[in-house]
Amino acid sequence: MRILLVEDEPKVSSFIKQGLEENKYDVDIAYDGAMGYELAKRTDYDLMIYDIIIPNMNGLELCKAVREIKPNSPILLLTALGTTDDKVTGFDAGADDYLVKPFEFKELLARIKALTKRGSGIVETSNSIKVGDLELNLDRKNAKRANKSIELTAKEFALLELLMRNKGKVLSRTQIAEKVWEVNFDTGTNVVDVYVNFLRKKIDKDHEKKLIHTQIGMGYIIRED
Amino acid sequence: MRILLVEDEPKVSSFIKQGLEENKYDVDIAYDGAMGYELAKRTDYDLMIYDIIIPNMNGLELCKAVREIKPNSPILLLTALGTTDDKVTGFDAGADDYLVKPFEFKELLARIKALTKRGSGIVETSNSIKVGDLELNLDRKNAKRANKSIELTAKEFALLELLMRNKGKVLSRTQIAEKVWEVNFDTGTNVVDVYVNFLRKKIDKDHEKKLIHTQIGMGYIIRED
DNA sequence: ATTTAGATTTAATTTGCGTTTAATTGGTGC
DNA sequence: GCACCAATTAAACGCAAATTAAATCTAAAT
Repeated sequence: MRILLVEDEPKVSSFIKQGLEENKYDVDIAYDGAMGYELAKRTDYDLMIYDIIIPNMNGLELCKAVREIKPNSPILLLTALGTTDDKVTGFDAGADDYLVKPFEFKELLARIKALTKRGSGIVETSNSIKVGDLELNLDRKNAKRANKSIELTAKEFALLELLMRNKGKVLSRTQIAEKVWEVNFDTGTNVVDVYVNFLRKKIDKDHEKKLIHTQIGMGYIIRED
Repeated sequence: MRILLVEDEPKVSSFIKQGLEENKYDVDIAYDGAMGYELAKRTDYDLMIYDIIIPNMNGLELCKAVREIKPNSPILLLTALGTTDDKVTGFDAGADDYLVKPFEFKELLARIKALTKRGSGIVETSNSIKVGDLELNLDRKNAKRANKSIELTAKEFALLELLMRNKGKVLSRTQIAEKVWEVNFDTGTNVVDVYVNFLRKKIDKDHEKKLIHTQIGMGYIIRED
């Protein structure tokens, strides 16, 4: 878990860096806004912490600038400016959280945890798609449910990928057949049904909450609930 | 953008509700933890705000419980308990943000925006048709009335879709039969009547305001009022 | 080339739900 | 009361989907 800290006062920055490292975070420090921007551009940080009052581009400008190029990395503003208007300005600049100095370190830690758990947990990370506790690994071409890995054949994978990329949408047999089997589906085949059945055996069978649902007369859908 | 507010003091809750509604949020209120849990289970809120000190399961327990079933909905704790330890406890319970009373409303608004921008950027805009408080989800192929979801069969869906796409227009049985059943409707069948009845049972039965109306001698129409 | 295991497809059977028909009840205007 | 039209109910039917097994295809190993 990699964090960028932009803070010009050495005392403060080394204090925070040390505290974070004790909690297993990797910390990079920038001493002004320009340097912060360079580092943010180069690396995908899991979280960034900006002081507002720093040399060469203040924290708010930095925040706006980084938002342009990294719209998804959480940013926490950490500053002595504590009025409500200051906070609102900070959030308007694109920050995800705002903490006023002085603060207790454990509050910073708690907020960092809250900010980072989300970012990683969302639908699609670089190479996998998630639906509920089901995760499809696009690199390894396999799946995981409840942390147990599931091997898939080529067709099973293609079908599951299609369903998951369209989670929450009903797909007709025709749509599925065209994408996965590349056929014009005049044929009275039932491959789709059979493969949905294969997937259900591997994915839903051992679980209370089913993910694959059939919409009779319409098609199939994958969704949690 | 739909928000759940769990707060037992009527003064506070109505104040917040009003403020949020002025900013175009839809707000549901629960007056204790148990009710909050029920609502959270039923609906996918874009954000939930819990007071901690509430009857029947406090905000922290509620937070943990809801996290189990809705791992992705942002939760903001809003409370008078302002020590750092209180905050840490709140975050540990799974909250995404923690705001101490008294607060200025614009700070609450700013934090709400920060919490929801993330989720909403990715959530695919499901295309739907609305008539009054009835919403037809064209992706999931189901409907929602007063935020309660309604499952439909293929023919029911096709019929409702036709009616809703032509809201405010009377459609004759012949027109309906041709579009939904693709028949030349010489036959003395009454399928249309029967299916309109099915729809009424699912959609209008539990509601004071009926949406489906009969124009005797002409056909059916869907409209609010 | 042959074998073999696994993947894919076809085919057949069963099941239950969705659809349709048909008959009855209810309501309104003449 | 009668005629007409709509609402409602229940029962019969038909079909869609689930499931299983068997047949066919594919690709890797020898």
